[in-house]
Amino acid sequence: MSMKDVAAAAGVSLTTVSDALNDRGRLPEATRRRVRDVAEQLGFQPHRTARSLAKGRSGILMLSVSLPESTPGSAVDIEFFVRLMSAASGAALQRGWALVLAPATGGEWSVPVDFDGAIVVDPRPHDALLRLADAEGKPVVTVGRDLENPDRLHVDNDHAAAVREALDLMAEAGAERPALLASEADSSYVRDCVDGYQVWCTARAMTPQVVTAAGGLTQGAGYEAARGFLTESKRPDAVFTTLDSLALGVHLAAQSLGLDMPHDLQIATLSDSEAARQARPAVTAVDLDPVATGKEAVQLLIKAIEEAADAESFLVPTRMHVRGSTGTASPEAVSD
Amino acid sequence: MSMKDVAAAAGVSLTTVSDALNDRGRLPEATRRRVRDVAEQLGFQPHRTARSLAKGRSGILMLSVSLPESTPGSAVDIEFFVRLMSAASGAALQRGWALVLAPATGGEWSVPVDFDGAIVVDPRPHDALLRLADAEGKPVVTVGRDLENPDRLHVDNDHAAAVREALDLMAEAGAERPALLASEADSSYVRDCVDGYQVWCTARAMTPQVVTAAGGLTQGAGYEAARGFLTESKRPDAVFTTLDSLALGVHLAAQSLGLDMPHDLQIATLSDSEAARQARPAVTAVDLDPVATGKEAVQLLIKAIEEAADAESFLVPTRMHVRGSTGTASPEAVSD
DNA sequence: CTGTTAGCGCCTTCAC
DNA sequence: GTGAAGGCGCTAACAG
Repeated sequence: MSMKDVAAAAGVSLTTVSDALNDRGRLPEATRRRVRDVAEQLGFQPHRTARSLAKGRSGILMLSVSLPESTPGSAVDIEFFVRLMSAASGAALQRGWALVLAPATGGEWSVPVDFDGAIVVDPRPHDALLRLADAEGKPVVTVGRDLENPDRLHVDNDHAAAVREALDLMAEAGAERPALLASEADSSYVRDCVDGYQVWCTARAMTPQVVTAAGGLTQGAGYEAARGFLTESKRPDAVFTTLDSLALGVHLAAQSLGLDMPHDLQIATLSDSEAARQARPAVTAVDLDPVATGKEAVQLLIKAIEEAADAESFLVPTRMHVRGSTGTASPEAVSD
Repeated sequence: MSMKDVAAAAGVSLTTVSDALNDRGRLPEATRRRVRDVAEQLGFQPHRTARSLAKGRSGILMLSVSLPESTPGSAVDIEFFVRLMSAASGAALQRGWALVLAPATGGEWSVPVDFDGAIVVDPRPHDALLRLADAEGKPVVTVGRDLENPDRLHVDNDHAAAVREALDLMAEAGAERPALLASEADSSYVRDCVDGYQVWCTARAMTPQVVTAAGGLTQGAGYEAARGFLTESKRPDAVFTTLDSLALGVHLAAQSLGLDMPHDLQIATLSDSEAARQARPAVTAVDLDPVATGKEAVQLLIKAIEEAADAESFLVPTRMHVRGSTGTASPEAVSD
């Protein structure tokens, strides 16, 4: 069942079939209809690979999540990435593109398919896909800015603003010594959080306390770090963390130290998650909208591939979910 | 940078390049080496699409997760599926294949790439990918059995045995009226659980109580169902659920009714998850090993595509994690 | 408006 | 052992 068969069955040439099926050329509507009917009747399906060869476009998008090397586990342990990936995959399919996940690990690997462009989440210099795409001159969209090349097309959130909003919230509820707990990832979002935090502290004439959690993006890392700063003489009475798993570690540490949340310690974090909702008290979190982010990244990448003029970086709006871990919270239902 | 360039640079013919690069023909080792060196030096990368066209094989595997229509949300809400998918994607890549996720929703969609085979998780008759692959005569491996065609190649667990093991555990801890809470999904694993449960009840001369949770694979569905059977006069003193989210719903219902776990109610469930570990008390769960399952499914599918003689269905071993929600549990650390 | 003709890059006979 | 030629199914110039 190839185009040739359709052409024969319809009594026209290959070109006519191709044009009729692809809405090209200026065929009389009758011919177009007839060819299409024949094609449908024959159950004709275009051979994508052949089409790709001829057009020089594979229709495949690659996506990689570039985690810091120090963190154990993989991207699927982080809800934000899972939702982003799933949304990106769906958005791609919907637009007629296929999305393939790049391998998590670095190391030497080769992509087994031709691809037309790449989405690199939380880019780091060593990211294999990023380098590969650059080497082959293929379009790249990053989620979070590429610190080595800030002008690169990207989708991002305004993390600094989100941090300030959370700090305002906790300060209104009485926080006087809010700390920032950051992961050791050197990503644009972490920098933005630190920047936002420091700007806020300066404006309020407060002494900033930035702690970096060693040991990766895990609850354990947050726990260990929190056990440290929560036992200091002048311990923080509020913490903002750059990742929900860190917040849950702090949560656990606070409980183990007998601290009451939100009274003794308020917690707010970046990246809302089911775990943040399920904790007791539930953790106030900034929803980064990974679904919108994934969709935007795909849309942007496709634009870049098609060399659309209006392909430009995009800021996805965030939304704060206020919960029991911060002072002014009204209790939220489990189903929130 | 095509093979032709390599041929010219190496001063040999196209065939020689092709044979040298693909370990074919009987070239003198020296020639083979030289050609490869030249190719490498030139940074030659074979054009996958062209290769696919010529060989009639795309190198692409599709994977779909076929959820019951009644459930809200998507497959990424279920940890088992996420881990399976991620493992499958990695395993495919490692073997030189690419894996593309099929759209979650039914509806009319078309795959934008040629694919060589499909993995269908938890197959249902209406699964679009399953039908498509069948229609095109492409190999399919299911995760869980296809109830309409039980001989189809699959990867599965011995759920019935896992259920019996859990029931034994709870019975030893004193359970006298264990119930089974099943999702309304008509999948082979649900049937296996019910069968295992009924066999067990018969052997112990106990009256089976099978409850089906309406409303999909959610915590809410488990909660609602549990509020029902936990307020009956002769309420169950133990529950096995076919999915962790249902167990968490039961957990919540038990708490809201003031029941003490595991004393008043024991809970065990299929499919271990982070949420099951984090609950207090933590929920005893059967680890279905989605990572091994995903890898096996890929391996099996590739075998089927390559028409290997030893492609046969596979049972992935399970492992029970005993936690505080069942009587004989020894307290487990958070990091478990 | 429609048909003919080259490719797209690689693989695979088949002669040399 | 090596080279020439045809074909995979479709697209895109270019004639007609």
